[in-house]
Amino acid sequence: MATTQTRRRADAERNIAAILDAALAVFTEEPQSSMAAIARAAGVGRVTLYAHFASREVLLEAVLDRTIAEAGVIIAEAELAKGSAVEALRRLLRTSWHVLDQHRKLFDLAQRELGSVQLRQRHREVVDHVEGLLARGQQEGVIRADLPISWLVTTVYSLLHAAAEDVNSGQLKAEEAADVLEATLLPALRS
Amino acid sequence: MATTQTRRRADAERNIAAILDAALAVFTEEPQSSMAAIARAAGVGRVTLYAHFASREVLLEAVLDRTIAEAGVIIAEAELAKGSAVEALRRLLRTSWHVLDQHRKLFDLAQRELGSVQLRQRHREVVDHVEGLLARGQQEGVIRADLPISWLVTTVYSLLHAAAEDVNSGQLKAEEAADVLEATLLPALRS
DNA sequence: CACAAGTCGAACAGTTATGTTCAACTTAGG
DNA sequence: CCTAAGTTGAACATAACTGTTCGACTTGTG
Repeated sequence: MATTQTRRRADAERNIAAILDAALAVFTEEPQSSMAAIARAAGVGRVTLYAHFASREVLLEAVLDRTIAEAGVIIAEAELAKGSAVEALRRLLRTSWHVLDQHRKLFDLAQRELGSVQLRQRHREVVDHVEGLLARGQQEGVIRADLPISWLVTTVYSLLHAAAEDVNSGQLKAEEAADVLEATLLPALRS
Repeated sequence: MATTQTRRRADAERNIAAILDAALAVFTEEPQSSMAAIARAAGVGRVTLYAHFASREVLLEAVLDRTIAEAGVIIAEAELAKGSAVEALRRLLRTSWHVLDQHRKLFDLAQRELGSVQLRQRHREVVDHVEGLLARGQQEGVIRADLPISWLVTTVYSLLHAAAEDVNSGQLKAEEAADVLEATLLPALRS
């Protein structure tokens, strides 16, 4: 299953990885960057870039999928199903707030260039985990049930992003972020 | 002070207004729209657009200034200095959550095209009002003082935006938004 | 009504991006 | 070491957008 028809040289494999790394970094800090800029950042010729990714759209999709998969691993590490819902939520905030921000910048771009429908389908799985956790909390009676669950998810998501942005702009220290998030979100979500 | 050197015809005045209206709408829903698209939306020739606004940048600045001024009026209407801080906050949420979101979309664009420094200077005044309100609440003892005030401002700002976006995507009904915001923000901000 | 102010489309120049093709070069790997 | 896989820059064809200029036309205003 690993190698399909034509064997890929180790060479090419390395370049593909370099391109994806560069594309993530470049897209994140300057969304409207050109393919030329990405190739340059990857230390690769523009033609090589097109050899592996037929178009800007294909490249963006690849970066998106890879990044979402990484986020999935981090969320899995938080083991949201274990312990009380509040404890699991605390673990989620501690481990994932920084990664989710990088997602969000990429998502802004993907939403513009791929459309919001295609985007939702791709990262739905990740958001579903958070929604599942909150639903469990509601059943345990520790998370408020007077508001739509989709709104609670939005609250968590948007404050995670906001914290990361405040860190970026220097208004909030990175070490404080998790504490601040916990102090803000728990009173907002508890019943 | 009103008319400087050359008198402007009523004709031109009308078109300028139409252009600003169209530019706001078009920029908001499709940030990278072309000058041609804006002219079309304004029902005006492309040349006329350039006659009034020498460049894309000048137009964007004009739209930004006009929109921020409108936001200033709405915030002034909420009379944040009157009543208790919590009451004033409630008024703010009721009256301004939708308008503030349009700002944010425009700000995203302005941040990309004008740079974040120039943007901050222009809308600082508006954000300062909210910060002032929260500071008053802290002095009255009704708003928590264990978190940096800049973070509290961020919390209000980002949840206002999130609510507007959930309404846009159909996940939240517009009539419910103010109630939901109040129910989420007050527990998060109170001491 | 007469003239200046304003509008308009067409056409132009300059820039920047996307993809593609080609022919030469380098490298991995059996 | 030999060859297929991969890389590369240069060059090319489109396309889109930004501003500008021009000459003709329309409309406000005194």
